[in-house]
Amino acid sequence: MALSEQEIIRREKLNELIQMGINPYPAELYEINCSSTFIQNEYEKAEEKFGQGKQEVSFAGRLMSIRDMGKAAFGVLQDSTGKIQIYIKRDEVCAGDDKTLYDVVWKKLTDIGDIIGVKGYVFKTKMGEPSIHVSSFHILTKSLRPLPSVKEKDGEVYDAVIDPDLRYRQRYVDLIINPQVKETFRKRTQLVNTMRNYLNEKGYLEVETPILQPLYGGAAARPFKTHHNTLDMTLYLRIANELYLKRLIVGGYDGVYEFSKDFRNEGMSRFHNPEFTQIELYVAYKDYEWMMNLVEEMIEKVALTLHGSTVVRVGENEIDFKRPWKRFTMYEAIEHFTGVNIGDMDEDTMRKAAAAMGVETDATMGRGKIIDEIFGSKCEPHLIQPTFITDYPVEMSPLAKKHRSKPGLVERFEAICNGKEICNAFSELNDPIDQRKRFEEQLELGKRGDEEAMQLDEDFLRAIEYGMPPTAGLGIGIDRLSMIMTNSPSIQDVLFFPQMKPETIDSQSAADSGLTHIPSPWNDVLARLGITNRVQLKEVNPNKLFNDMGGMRKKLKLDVSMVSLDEVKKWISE
RNA sequence: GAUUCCGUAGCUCAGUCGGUAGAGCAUUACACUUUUAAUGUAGGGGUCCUGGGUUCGAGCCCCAGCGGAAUCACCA
Repeated sequence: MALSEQEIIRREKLNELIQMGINPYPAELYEINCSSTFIQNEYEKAEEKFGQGKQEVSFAGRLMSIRDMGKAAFGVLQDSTGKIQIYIKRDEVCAGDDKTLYDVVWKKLTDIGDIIGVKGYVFKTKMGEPSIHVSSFHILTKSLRPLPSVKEKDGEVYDAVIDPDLRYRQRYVDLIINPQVKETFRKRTQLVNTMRNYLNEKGYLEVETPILQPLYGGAAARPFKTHHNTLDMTLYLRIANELYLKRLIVGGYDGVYEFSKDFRNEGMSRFHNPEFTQIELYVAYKDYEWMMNLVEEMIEKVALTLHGSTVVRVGENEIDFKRPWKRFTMYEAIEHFTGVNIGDMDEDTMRKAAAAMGVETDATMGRGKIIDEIFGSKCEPHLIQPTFITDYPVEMSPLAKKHRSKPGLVERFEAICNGKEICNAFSELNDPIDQRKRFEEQLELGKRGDEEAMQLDEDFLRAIEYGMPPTAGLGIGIDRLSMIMTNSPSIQDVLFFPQMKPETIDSQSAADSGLTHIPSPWNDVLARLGITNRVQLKEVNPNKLFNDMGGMRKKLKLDVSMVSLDEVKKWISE
């Protein structure tokens, strides 16, 4: 692979360090007794402890910028908590006559991006900037690639890298140069921890259930398919873990939950990643009314933990998670936003009503799916403040219990926030006869061409035939909730490594291209001429290649003698 | 999957009518012992995403492909 000028220079510096007897990648631990934020935010205490004549501060981080003043220099080191300025003076780092350490190692061989350790004392400059006065420094890791140069003054950032392709594919670079990204992911973890603590305090058990499943179920979605060699059978990556957690309720646990990675083989968008995280919770002897209160309390707690307030700014909107949230039944919501009461309509009438509203339907859709379409396009986008939508039609909820008083409906709710569903919950269906019937209706939808219809899970039916107590169940999309809680416009902003198309490899290495017989540096020269594999080499005119190589040799100022035309012909014929 | 826009130096971006490729930062050299987007001077650095086509001549025009973004569709 052809290196850029700056990469070549850094490799040369690396070799120079080694020749000077300095290990650019030392093995020993480096003691750290202070963080950058401690010095920044609690300067008085830091000076008390690490000031001149006190205990020596020992700090390490990535060098982010250098301001060279001749016989002294300022730099900025970044650790996991933030940034701190360092001040290096030649006569202090090199007390004797030998100034090599400063003049060569620091000034010539240390680059932005290198990770260095410094010892010294804490002080403030004339400008009042908290800093570390360096008495000695060590290179801990030499960086071979130049970082994108980002400058910053008074909180304003210049030349920031905003190319999403680079940010998502090389998240490590994104994290180094865009500090707010670290904060987003801290918040995400805080969100998960808040929920975990909340549920643990209630005495519920965190469990793990299979990701590889012989039958996929618990949601309406297309799965990823894989194969187990020894069993010689098809397995699916889970689309939900609902049916397994309910088996555990049958087994006698009162409350179980799992933060689960689920996989759905569907389109990608700023709200959809093929793998995503959900928490699912099941609590015995409870119903969906009880679960609504739990959701309100838990999410309000998350907002308070992350923001110290129930109000969260998301894009243009201010969203208030303060309890209690607004509640609508599904039919009420549709009537509220469209003026049409569809509650008593049969499938055909409803199909026409949908068409009148401009909602498209097709023959594979049953009544439930049509209602879902209407709600999804006419109501959901308008619900900004957290709102519970309750009492869904039975057709679109094959795992929910029939409503205690309203025929044709189930005891189900979703919480909608910022125009998107953030949770889904119901009083779980525990009537095994009814459950079998619902599965059979799903099979019918499947035959009509609904690719997301559920499969009949005979073992799950067997489990609830033994008897599952009345149970309330809940699923919350962690990624979607994280987007809201961190004000991130895209799901890719709350996933460290979002799914991307494979990166195109711009120049193949000689090893896998069949050009291993061509010596360095000519293999690089050929790559620059656009020849990266044997097929391309065979097609080229040997005389033209010979001339081009000569031109490139001149251009790159290669210090090697030109190979003969016969030699080039030999490469091509080999 | 559809439409629109984008792809130029390590990074952020200009590039006029089709006529030898530009800036800032980064980098290299020199100067500078409390600076902070440090500063001053001088230099180097390019597969203009890829492949075709039109043309005497293409970063620019045309076609195809690849990659990205936005909107829509799909997706509880």
